[in-house]
Amino acid sequence: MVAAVVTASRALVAVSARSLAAVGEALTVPQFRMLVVLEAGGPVNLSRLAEHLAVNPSTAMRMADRLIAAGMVERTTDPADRRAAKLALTSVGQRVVHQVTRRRQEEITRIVGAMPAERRSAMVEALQAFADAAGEPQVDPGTYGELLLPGWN
Amino acid sequence: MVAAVVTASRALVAVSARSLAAVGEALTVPQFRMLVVLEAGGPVNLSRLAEHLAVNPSTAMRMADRLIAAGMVERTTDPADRRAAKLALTSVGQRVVHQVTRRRQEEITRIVGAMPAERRSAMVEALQAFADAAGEPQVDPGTYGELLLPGWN
DNA sequence: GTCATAACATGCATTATGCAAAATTTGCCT
DNA sequence: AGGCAAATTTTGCATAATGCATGTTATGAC
Repeated sequence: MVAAVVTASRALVAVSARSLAAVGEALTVPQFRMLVVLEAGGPVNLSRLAEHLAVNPSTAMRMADRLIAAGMVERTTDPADRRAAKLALTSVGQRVVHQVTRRRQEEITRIVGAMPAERRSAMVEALQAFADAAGEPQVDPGTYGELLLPGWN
Repeated sequence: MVAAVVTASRALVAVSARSLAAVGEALTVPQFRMLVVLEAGGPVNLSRLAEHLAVNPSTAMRMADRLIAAGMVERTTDPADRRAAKLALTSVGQRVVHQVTRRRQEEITRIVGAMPAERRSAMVEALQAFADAAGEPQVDPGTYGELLLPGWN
């Protein structure tokens, strides 16, 4: 049982890593996580972004700096509160997220297509039961697609 | 389908992270991976260890240095080939691996116990079908228990 | 108007990671 | 025996992620 879950997990992680490497941009997994959160949540300030990523604000700060230097994120000062910075994706960042997401969906679809069809619905139900038993909140497949623990990315 | 697999993956990753944090020693995930490989494979030289971990030899080198400093790994020179270093777990390292592994097994067992019993065998079969379709080799639950991709740890 | 608080920014430290180059040892070939 | 290529480890240099502690600036309350 444990081995089955661990093996399946490894397969999925490998898919994510490949879909990230397939994009021309040199992106690390934490950087992609930040882009995904920004795409899902729109412009946010640094503190909330750090909370979503479950990292220290200073970590999010410098990750954002690098993504800004790479042209994928932009920072503007919130006029209503000039302490706060608004972080948002640029069009380049949006394109990158869409490319990686599409690539991953394609690969997972290919893998699922190689599975016996009668196993597919059983897998979904079994995995949902497992996640429920673990108390894990469900994710939205199109937006949050990464494992969201720092130190694991 | 994708969401189900991703969510289940996250749950398992969270289990691993908690079981690692529960041990008194301050261990990172890559460090634990190295300990696990050493426990499974016995004394190995640096190059083979780096291959197993899929990291650069220099990375494995310095990780080993830290684990040696922490008293969990020991390095001896291979008498048959004095270029090569033999890396092995100390008794402390073995104890740590066993503690973390046992803790994780306990937590997964608890989660599985909270699942409806009729779902369990279906989950194993479905996950194995998924991993087979992805071409992922099966893992041994008692030894290799981590996701084995660098950059993900 | 001053002061506590919030939010960001920066300094410092550690770990993980890879590439490139150096140093040592082995093994082979002449 | 001598030399040279290859293997193996080690070190130098660089970057990314991470956290804690500290400073800096802006807000809001009194």
